[in-house]
Amino acid sequence: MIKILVVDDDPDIIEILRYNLSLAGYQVKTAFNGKEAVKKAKLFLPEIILLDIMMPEMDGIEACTQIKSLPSLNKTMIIFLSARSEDFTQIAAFDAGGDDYISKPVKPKILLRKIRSVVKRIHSSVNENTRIELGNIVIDRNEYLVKIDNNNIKLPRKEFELFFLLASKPRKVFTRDEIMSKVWGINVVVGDRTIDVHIRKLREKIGDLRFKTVKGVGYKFVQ
Amino acid sequence: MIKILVVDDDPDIIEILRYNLSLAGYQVKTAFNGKEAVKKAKLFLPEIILLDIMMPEMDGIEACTQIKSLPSLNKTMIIFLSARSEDFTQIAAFDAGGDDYISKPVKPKILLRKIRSVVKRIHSSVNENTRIELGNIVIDRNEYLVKIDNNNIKLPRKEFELFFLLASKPRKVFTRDEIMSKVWGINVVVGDRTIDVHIRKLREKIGDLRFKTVKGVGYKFVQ
DNA sequence: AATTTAATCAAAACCTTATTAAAATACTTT
DNA sequence: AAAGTATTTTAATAAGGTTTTGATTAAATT
Repeated sequence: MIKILVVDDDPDIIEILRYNLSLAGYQVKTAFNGKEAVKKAKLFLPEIILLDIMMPEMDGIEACTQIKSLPSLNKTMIIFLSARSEDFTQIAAFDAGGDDYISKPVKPKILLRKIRSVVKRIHSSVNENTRIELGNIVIDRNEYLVKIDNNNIKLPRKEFELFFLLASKPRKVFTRDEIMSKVWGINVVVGDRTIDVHIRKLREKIGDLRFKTVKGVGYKFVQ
Repeated sequence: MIKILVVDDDPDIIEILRYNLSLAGYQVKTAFNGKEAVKKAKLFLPEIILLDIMMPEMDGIEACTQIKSLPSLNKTMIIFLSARSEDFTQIAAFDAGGDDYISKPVKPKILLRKIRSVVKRIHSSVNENTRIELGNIVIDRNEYLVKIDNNNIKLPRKEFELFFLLASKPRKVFTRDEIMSKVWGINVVVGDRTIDVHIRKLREKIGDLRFKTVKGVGYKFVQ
């Protein structure tokens, strides 16, 4: 469950945000100023912090700077909230190491969309690579295309991700659990056959011999 | 070496700024009021001007307006300095064409961070293409016009921006999130179908085959 | 041989995008 | 300011592809 720390000096705003986020299935804690935010963040270790900019005691920019400097929290994504949508504010926010920005009044729709996109960024940051080259095979995440001997092969998303994963470490065996959590995500429940079927599709499209089954363990890609 | 013109009527502040900037490797000149600033800027052609707002002779806002109107300096980035962080000051500064804002007292750390981020912006805007040529297609941002085989095609703004984005990296898949934040902006709420509709318009006007859908991922432009 | 695990297949469920037309906005011109 | 025009967004439905499931068969392991 994803943890979000909501920081604002206005209790009404806190409540609105808490309500919407809880409803959407996030675990929410709150703080009323920057000082408290830093303190609670250290304990709560949230994945995401929604941080108002103008607050008493310590403003959001300063809080952000402090939080980002803590090793335990430097991967936390910070989304600033501000009443002003002036460029200056945004610039300051990003300078301080903020990851995103929402202007007030916060609309629930945009809030949830931002959260989702930030969550996506958290998860995808593991796989920074965009291109894998193995002999006559090129897997290009940029173009979302597999090229074999200069023939383009279009793969649907899940197949592509699975292939990309396996090909990222040729000859390494990936367990089903590993595949499941990396391609489907941590809290996704799908039946056992799903992986098999996807492997079969890849075998059809890329080549039967290239995907080895290691019975009882998982799958691997060989060149 | 990056040239910075520092403008303030207070010699102490000038000295502090000059010291820190020189130490950080920037080439610094100074001026004591707006009038002098404009004159020196013309000769010195700095990449960045740090401009105090309240000064005798000519204030910073007026100086900024004049500087920005000069062709030789309109790419110069202007960072305002002000004791007041009130709204109207910032807004006035922004209206005058200021690019960033620092409130006094200036902390060296913040100053240098801002300078770095402005430098980054300068570099990224230098190679910010204003014209894309791809075979028989020319997309000209100055004229806001697309030319295909020398036939002019006028696109409405959003369509143009979308096309420009996709064409900026042919064959690259742009996710809906990417498209949304780059064409519509970071804080805009529009439904998901909006992108589809714009893509459809482009397909009608530019060519059906040129815009590929990558289901579950995004869109790409191919030649 | 029994048991466990994987392969296969097609149907069903699920999702994403395409396509409209209408509504809402923004812009121009009168 | 009003009317007319162009642009942008929405909403609803259609179309199409993708993903998952469940039953069955095949293969490997014990």
